[in-house]
Amino acid sequence: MKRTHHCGQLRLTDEGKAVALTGWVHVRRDHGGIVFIDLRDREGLTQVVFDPQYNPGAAEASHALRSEFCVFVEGRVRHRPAGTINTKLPTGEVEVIAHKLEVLNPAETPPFEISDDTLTSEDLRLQYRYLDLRRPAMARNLRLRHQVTMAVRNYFDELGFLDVETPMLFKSTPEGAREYLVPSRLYPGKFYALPQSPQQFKQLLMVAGVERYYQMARCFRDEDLRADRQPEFTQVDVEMSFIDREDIYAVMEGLMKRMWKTALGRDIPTPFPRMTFQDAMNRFGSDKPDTRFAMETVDFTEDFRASQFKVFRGTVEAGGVVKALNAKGFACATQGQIEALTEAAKSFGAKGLAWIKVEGGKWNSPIVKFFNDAEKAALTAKLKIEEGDLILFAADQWGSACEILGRIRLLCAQYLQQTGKLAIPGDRYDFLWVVDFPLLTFDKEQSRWMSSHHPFTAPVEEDAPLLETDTHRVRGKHYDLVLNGSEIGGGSIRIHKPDLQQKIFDVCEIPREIAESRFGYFIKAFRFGTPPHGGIALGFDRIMAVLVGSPSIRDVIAFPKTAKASDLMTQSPGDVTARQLKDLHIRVAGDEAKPA
RNA sequence: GGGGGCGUAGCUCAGCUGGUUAGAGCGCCUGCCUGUCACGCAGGAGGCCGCGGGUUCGAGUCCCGUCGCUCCCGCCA
Repeated sequence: MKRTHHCGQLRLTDEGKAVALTGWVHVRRDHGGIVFIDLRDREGLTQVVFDPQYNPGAAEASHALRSEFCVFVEGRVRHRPAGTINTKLPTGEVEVIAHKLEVLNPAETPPFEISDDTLTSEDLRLQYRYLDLRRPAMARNLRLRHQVTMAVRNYFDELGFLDVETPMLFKSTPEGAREYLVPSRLYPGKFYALPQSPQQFKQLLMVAGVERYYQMARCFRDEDLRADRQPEFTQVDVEMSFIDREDIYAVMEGLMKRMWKTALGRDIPTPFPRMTFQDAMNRFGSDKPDTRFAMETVDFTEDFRASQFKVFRGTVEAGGVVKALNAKGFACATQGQIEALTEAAKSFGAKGLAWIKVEGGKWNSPIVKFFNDAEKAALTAKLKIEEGDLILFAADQWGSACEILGRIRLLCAQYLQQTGKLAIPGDRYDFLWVVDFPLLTFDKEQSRWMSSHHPFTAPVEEDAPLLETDTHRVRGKHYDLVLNGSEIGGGSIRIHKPDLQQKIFDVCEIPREIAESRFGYFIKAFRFGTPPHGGIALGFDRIMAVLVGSPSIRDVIAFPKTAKASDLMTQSPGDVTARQLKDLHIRVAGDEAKPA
């Protein structure tokens, strides 16, 4: 048995050829005498005809075919009779008239249709993932992911990067995300951790003189999941020596260009725009702004400093800010939508949500009676208020006010899209570098400074002297790559001198002995001629989800897990035997008597 | 850890303020059918209404709990 062609391959120019095809029965159209089969493999569909006049044996056997039977067919390519050409299929001008049929394996009736048209529930798809992946859309996603992976590898290879594999069995670094732990058999009570990223190894590769490293790196985080977060995921991990931020931007912009060209045939413009963290928060209320639409947030702190409206005045007196945005054309918001926005604002930490509907030439609002003419004039001017607009406010400390209004902005955009008042083209890609993040943020719970990104991020040179005096003003050489309002990558120029590193630990009040036990080997390495270096990691699954136009990264991962981190197909996580636990020196709490 | 949505035939879903024998489309099975491609026609099978408890004369429907899927908040250095 040897197939000669794929099912998406045959054309009119192949007419007369003897061919052999393998594949799955996509649909069967049995006319009693003549039988048509759409034969499917990963490359496409071909119509196979079983005609009793041409070959009675094969025709007889074909009546037994059912959906998803795996079959082998031999026959001859012929052009379809006039009037029976199917213009919807690339192979629609031809058909294969069969003289031999072999059923390689019959199939039970599948639990759901193998089709892109009917959407089956997620749990059933995951339980029978091998069938789900037969659906043309999913097969296409797998293939596109492969093609983009190849583009990434070729790109980095051309630029002289080395693909270096780093260990999966690593050491626990409890500073960051919760880790998956792996118990050690040889060292009772000790554990490895699966890497949440190869961060330290890639920096050590720079110490090792690799100079340019990349890896399609598997990473693991034991945190709660989202549509764009899986417990294990893939990063395009990059690190370079003797560079500064501009080099990273250029290399990554070239990479994105290559990925988009490969996947979509699109030429995306570079360089990408850049925005400071301050600007992003002030204008969009987010450190990953969606710049595909405007609706920017505007500061009104000074305008309401002496306002009659106590909520605003009080916030300003307490050192907070008043911000507002104009949801253009959303005065039509229903009571329910206003309530939903208010609830959302509250869930993000607001005490309430003030609003003004501009309808019939009037400002319809529970709070407008507190506003004087100057305040109204300021609002009108700065927000360009017109008939039909909806104005929304947030008053809080700067960070909170920005974030609350930023979320409200996104929700309004969603509503406006539903009502057709805002249109975002599906093929629009707004890339953006967000830069100048604060190096450290003050953690109220622990009452100490913590790294915004990670503790190896270098400060901007001119800010470094302020580390001890004006800590909050120190900017880090950190950068995030944002696409359409979602973070698809982030990285930084690293600290490469032990004394500066120690200073950061000191400012963060990390005791020397803890720093030593956790990062000692790492800091030590920096005493042996460490080159200046920096890097970035891209969320490859997220990028692929954007490229295939899917809202969830599950659609670009062959075997993903559920929102509760289980695998419905293999039923994992699962039990282990008492013997396994014993070998690993593990006893499960409250479960000692449980038989294996 | 918290909040929202969903769970009814193999699949997708309908089932009103509780009220006879729980429906539809697709799929499946049987028969007929030689140019279909959403093939057609006729007939048929198929239900622990997620699970457990409660309220009630009576529960798919109301209440409590629980499990699963999903979206979001927290979390993700």
